[in-house]
Amino acid sequence: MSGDHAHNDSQIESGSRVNDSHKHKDKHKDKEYRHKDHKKEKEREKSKYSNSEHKDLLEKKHRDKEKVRQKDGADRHKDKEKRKEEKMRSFDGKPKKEKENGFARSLLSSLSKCCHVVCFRGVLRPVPRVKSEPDNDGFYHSPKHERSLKRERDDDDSEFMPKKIKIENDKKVKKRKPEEEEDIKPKKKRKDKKGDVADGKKKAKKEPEEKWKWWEEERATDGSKWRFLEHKGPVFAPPYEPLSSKVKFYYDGKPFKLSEKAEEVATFFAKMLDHEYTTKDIFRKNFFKDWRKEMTSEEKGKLTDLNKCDFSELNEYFKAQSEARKQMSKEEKLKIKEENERLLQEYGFCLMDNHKERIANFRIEPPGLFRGRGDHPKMGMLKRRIRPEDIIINCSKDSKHPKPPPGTKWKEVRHDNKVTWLVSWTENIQGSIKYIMLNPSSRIKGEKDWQKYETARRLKKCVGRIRAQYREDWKSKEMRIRQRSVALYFIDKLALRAGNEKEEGETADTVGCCSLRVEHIKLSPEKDGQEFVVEFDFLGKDSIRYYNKVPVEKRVFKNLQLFMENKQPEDDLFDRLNTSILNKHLQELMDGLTAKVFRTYNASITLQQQLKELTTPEENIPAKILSYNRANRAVAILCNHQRAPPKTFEKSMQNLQTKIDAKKDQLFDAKRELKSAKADAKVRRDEKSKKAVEAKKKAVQRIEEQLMKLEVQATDREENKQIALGTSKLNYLDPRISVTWCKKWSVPIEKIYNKTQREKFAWAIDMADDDYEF
DNA sequence: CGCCTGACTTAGTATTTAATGA
DNA sequence: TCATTAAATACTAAGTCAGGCG
Repeated sequence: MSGDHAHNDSQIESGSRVNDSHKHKDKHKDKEYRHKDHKKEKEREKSKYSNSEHKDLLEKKHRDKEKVRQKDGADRHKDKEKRKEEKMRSFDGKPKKEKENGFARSLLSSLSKCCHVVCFRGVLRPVPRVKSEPDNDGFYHSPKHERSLKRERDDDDSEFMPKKIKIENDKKVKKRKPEEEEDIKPKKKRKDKKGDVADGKKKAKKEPEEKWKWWEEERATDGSKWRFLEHKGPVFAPPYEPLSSKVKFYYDGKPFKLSEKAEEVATFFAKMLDHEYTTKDIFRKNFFKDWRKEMTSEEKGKLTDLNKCDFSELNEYFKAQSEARKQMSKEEKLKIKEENERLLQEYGFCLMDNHKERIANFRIEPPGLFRGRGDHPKMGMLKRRIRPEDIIINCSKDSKHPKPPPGTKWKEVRHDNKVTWLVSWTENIQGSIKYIMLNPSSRIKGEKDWQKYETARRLKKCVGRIRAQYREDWKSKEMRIRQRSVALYFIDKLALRAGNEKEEGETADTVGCCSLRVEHIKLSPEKDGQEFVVEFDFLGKDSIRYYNKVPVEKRVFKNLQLFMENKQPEDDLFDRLNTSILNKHLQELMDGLTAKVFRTYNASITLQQQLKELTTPEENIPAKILSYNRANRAVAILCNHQRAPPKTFEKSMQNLQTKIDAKKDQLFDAKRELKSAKADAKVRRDEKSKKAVEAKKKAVQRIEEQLMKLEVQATDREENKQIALGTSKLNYLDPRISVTWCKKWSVPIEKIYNKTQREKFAWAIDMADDDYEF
């Protein structure tokens, strides 16, 4: 409980997503500075290729990708140059950061009520850090030689795994190791394939069957992800259904009949009318531009001003429709449900290596208007409808290939077992590829997940050494090394993301560690009674604000001053560093180490420590769960996982309070009754009255328990107002820690993980004992 | 070697479903 | 039994990172 817990307060207190900073950055203004600038040159070169329309792009088929990219790229660069020019002229460009959705508000109060949450950092990082972690990993194994082709093998965690697990693990190691066995395996697999297929059929009929424990089987070592893959392809978005002519769109006050294509796009906008998106300039501009591309030339001529477009009737129509859907009779609802179920059964599963596996997203994303997060330059653009001709299918050669809808064909069918996706297509907003992949409960995802935690556990063994080294590097005479070491310190201490550079004008302006700019930190030699305080304030992933005041070591502070010398606010803080340099360095420190492993490691180790610290043996189960949630919360705060407070938050708190009050009254009454029963028993001294007393006692107890439960719930909810636990639970916390905790304290696992989560973490639930240690 | 891109993980929010209570 | 509210799930954007290519 020392030191910097106050900063966590502030971090949360002010967290918010900033949407409309009209900030203007031109980070590459003064060239000389850095070596990140050749980009520029390239861009300029490329922009020569620039050309006009990019409508036809969408239509084009082959070698399309190249082309799209190039054209887009060209446009992009033009834009960029233009902006730059603008910038030169008007020099205001100061960042305007504002809290938009009033994220935090009363957080401080609620959080400070609970010191556990805010104090975790002291616990997490005792000052003499170097010593605080085990450090028994040979640093100097030559990466070149020792690194096997297959990395991430948990060679020797056996010493970390007591008894039973150790056995399991040995098995695991043995199984996974031998490459020679590779020849044998396929045969073996192939053999039981038939049997298994039959099995699969059975399974489909009568659900039960014991679950497949893939974690007890060996993994492929040749980089292949599967041997057999069969699926039914994607489910396409339903075709557009034109509006009835009764529902009218108006232009300039007069009804206007839109062509089908234009109407469809109009409905996208109409459906969002209540959303504040539609009031934003960029959104409107992008929408209108793309909408016009869908119009007939006649429409184009007439509809020239979005402000004269009246979508309100369409909007009301859709609202009424969704209302009607809610009011549907039970039978109708059931019918829809059954239809969905049928679709799920048909398309929601695939057959991968003899096992029926659930697909995560078997539906193709329907067309609509792009909703970027934060201040996204492309918000409002039309996300076009995906057709079979856009789709690449991936499956086994010898499988039954999915059929394209009648009269259409796939763009391509390939058989690449080095990847895990079943279907892919190129999306038109960023030109990136989208995939259909398997559910987190699948073997292919589970293995990877498990592996991720094993890598983090390997980091645990050598983190001491790595920390010692980066501290040493703060003194390096080489700038790049100093920058690298300070960045790594932030990544480790603050769980920052790596921070890849992003293309300006393509996405919202967000940063991570390596891409921090001078304007994102403020140095104070002394602040609030602490020395060498760094104040972070930037937008991270999803434009979630990261705000934190952290005291750092003097050397770090001095280095930061050095890095900031002679720089403009919009210049990179770490001008000699990027994620690829950093990760290459990390790779040398430990096989499989990358920046994000630190997040996983610090998250999991924090959970483990917090659980140890917060759990009180004699507490009842609800209180234990509160402790768990608090430990989880500590991690969420560390990782800056925020959420918008639920719209009905205040009300639901009130409701809960009402319940609590009612329960208190009830308790009061029950106690009074108990008293009188006791008095009664004293007088009467018969069995019956004694029993009555007992009964009353029980009632009081029960009510007390209920009250307690409610109060705990209230605390939990209040503390959780704008903190999202889900992300860390799902992605950062080694599930075995939670499972072990549950076993140790006899908390039913269902209290911690819901059904989906239990499916995802089946491997952990099965293999973790009550003495697992991360 | 830097850049680009493909593949995959991580992320918050919108929508749907289930649970609760009037 | 219906309406609310909470929890679960669906959705898809936005990151990370490695490998290939010019």
